[in-house]
Amino acid sequence: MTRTEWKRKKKEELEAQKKETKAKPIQKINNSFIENVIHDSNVTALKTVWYLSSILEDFDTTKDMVTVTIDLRKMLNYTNLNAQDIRENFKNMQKTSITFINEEEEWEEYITLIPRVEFVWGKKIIHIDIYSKIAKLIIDVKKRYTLLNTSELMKLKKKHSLRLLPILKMIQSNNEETKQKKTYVLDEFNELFGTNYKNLTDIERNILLPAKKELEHHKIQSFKHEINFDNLGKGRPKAISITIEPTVTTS
DNA sequence: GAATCGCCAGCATACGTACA
DNA sequence: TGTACGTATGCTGGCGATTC
Repeated sequence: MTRTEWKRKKKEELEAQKKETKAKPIQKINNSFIENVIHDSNVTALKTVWYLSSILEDFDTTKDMVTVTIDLRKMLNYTNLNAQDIRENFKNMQKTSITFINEEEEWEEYITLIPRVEFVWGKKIIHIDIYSKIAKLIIDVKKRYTLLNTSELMKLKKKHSLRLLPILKMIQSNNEETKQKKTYVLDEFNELFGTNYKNLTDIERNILLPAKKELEHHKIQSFKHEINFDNLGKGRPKAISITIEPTVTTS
């Protein structure tokens, strides 16, 4: 293959890649931090992000990058996690990058979630460098659920409870009484919780009921839910959605 | 090792349709 | 009109994987 042929081939590959990229739901990647970076993560990852959101409030937005010092003892106390899990999680976040894409100006950039992590031996301190862009996204995680007390989250052990609580708070924050309940179809539930259940009964059995039990046990939040059926009176009714309505904790 | 999670296969249920 | 069968869907037990 000649140099010219090679260049032409590369150009074609680049064009094909560009087309393929445009067909994908790019907006989803850069618009919703929590849905993507921690979508399939475990309880440790979720709690780490929530903790970061609580200490990043006053960072200097004029700088491209900020250094955050974490008091490990405070973090351990706040999150109920252990040091080894926190260490592993920061190492994983250090390997993770997210993509920012501007389709109008036709550019994209890849930013590492945490470019540098420094564990200071003996002092129980962790220094992390973090780009302002990323820091803003993490803070946005908290801003999206303004009524949420993040310390409540730390009591929870089930990841589905951790994801459901912010959703309940978000529904509850609607001023209009009629909007204080929300209906989700199967696909939306699977999207929210990162699962692939085939029917809504599984969602109820494996997600809603266990999460409800845990949230009520800690007296954090309660909710009512109702399965909505279609085709009543014509064949076996099909469960099409579940309506969730947050309520005041009673237990 | 126990608990939890995610999923699947087989069974149960509810209704429609064909046929005697 | 009653019965058998077909279809669509939910329910349940259980198993393997993962997490604690």
